[in-house]
Amino acid sequence: MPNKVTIYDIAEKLNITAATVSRALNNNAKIKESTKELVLATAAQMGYKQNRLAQALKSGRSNVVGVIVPRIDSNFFASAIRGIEDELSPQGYQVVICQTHDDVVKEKENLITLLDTQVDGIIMSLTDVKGDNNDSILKVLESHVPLVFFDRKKDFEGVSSVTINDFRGGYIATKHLIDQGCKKIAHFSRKQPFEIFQNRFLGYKQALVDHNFEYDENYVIEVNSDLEEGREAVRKLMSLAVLPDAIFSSSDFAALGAIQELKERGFEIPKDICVVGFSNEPFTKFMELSITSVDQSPLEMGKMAARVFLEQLQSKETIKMEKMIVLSPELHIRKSSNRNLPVKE
Amino acid sequence: MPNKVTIYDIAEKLNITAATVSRALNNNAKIKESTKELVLATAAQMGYKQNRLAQALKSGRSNVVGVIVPRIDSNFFASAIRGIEDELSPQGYQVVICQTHDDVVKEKENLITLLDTQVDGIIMSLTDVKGDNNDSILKVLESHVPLVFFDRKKDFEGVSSVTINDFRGGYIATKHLIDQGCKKIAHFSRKQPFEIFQNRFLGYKQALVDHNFEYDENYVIEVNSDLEEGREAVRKLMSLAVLPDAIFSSSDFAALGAIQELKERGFEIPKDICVVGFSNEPFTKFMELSITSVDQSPLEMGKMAARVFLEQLQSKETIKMEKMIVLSPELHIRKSSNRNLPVKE
DNA sequence: CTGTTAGCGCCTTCAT
DNA sequence: ATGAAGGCGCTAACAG
Repeated sequence: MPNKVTIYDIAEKLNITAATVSRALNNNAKIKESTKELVLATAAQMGYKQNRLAQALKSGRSNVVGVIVPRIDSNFFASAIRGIEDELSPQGYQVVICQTHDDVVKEKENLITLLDTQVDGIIMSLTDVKGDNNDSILKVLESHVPLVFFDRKKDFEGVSSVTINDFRGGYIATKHLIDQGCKKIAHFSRKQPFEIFQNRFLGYKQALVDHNFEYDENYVIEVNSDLEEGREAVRKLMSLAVLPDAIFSSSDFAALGAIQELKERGFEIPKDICVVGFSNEPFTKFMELSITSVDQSPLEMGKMAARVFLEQLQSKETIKMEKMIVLSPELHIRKSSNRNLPVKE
Repeated sequence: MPNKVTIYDIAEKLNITAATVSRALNNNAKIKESTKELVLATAAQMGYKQNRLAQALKSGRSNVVGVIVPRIDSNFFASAIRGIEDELSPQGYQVVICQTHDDVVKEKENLITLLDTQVDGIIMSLTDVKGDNNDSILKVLESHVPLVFFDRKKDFEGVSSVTINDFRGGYIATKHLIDQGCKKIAHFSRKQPFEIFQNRFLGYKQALVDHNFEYDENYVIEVNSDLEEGREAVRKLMSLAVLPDAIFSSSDFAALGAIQELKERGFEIPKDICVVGFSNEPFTKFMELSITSVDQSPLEMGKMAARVFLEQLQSKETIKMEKMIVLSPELHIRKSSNRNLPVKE
């Protein structure tokens, strides 16, 4: 049984009323400076700790914000969460993290649990793309619990979001490959049809068009974000009449799988084929053959999402409105696509 | 304002008392089966949600368990957390995750925040090793909040822990290198003097002794868990009269840094030097030159820690006792130390 | 400036 | 089997 001391205890000791103690502690109302100090002093001395549960019950606000992500063991989500915490902790919010492990059912459970726990808000990156959990999302909105999406979003009335400009990400990655002299650029898109992946694809396509490249859908392959899918995608590409000389992958992991498969098949990278990934996961940098990748500035993304949440909390306006924050992606050029490097070995 | 419906609302609708509703909901006391069903039905129909805050205030239990780890973006901690959640969520516990980012001050803050939030327990892997936060830890114990350590632990009376047998981990890694024919085995220990790192070192030493190898402290270098420190350590080794032909690193990241540095210096791995890491981070497996590493079964570790916590909760015994759970490590042999593989290239 | 009162939503004796 | 009443700890209105 933690903290036995309540405001009543300290009130009794001081022969005043609990209300006064409360006021002193919150230094809210007009209080005689002397009693306030007295209260503060004895409170400290008695080892008083505010009972946040009681306060939450009274105020109706739990000071807890829920974050739902597919997983935490990727640099992207871990960093985004850190950004959220950096912004929210100083405001006295406790952040609880839920993982869906890419399971739509788990996502629904997370949403319900968070609502049950009476969180003050939810910041999430979606797992469900088909709309199976739309009812749960709507339940959140009905409950007037502020909701903010980051990265993997979907459009709902009144729900703000923070993303990067994925279109531009796709564009600059592709443009870079063109600049490297690549003639036939393949693209690994993602199986989950989220806006963000679609936008990367559109950026890729636009870059091709802008540079008078022919777009050929046979060079676009859908993958999940893991090594094996990248390998599998390469195998598919191998069956084409004209082999690609570049791959822009929407996933760093698939890019890595592709590189492994290509090497095993005797291709030299970047000489024969250039590869670019997406997310700038740490391993892209520290591989022997470092991998070019598009950075999503996850830390900033988390911070922005948290700020949008806080703003939403402030504005008591009943006006429904969405705020779309779009950050700029940045291409980190590394060995896997850099043909201008002096060949060492 | 979430869930408007309270037990009073449903009581009113049914012309019964809130107490009865409460009983029905908890199907606790003796209730006429018919009224119970009636209550349950209307509750569901009215969209009643239990107010966990109120219940927590009343019962004094928040159903929240705090987890404190150095960081979440490593596979080890992410998996351990998953293990904890897998075990605790079904029991109705909400898990809140706190990161220290290897900052002792942050760790203290986390502890205090968790106590303030009245968590029902804390499961943690320590950041502080010098004892700067001992007072906070003791505060947790005084509050009778169950505390369980995993991996990075320290001995406190009444605090249970879950670790792997790090001694054995160090032993089998070293033994493996000896079996590969290595004659001079260096060891990267960790700068933070936690038991677990000490034990790995002792396992290393014991393996040397058991096989009549000479132990030389010049071949033991202390590092932090990052690439640069691994590189730096290699540079130090290079100044020794007799170069080592094997490295057993207590960190996968330092092992990787070492490999990079060695390669740049023209060493062939594993021909010239064998390298073994610790933790079995995913990247060790998917590097072009895959890295041998000791697996810590983090998922199991998390599950065990959670179970120990639950047990501790059950046993109302006032008897102070520590439970030490020690799991077995497993060596995953890969290219970086496997000289028996057919040379491909 | 401080005391009084009441209630957040739930549970739990004590009656009946 | 159910109703009545009080309290978990805190805060906010309304006095005074």
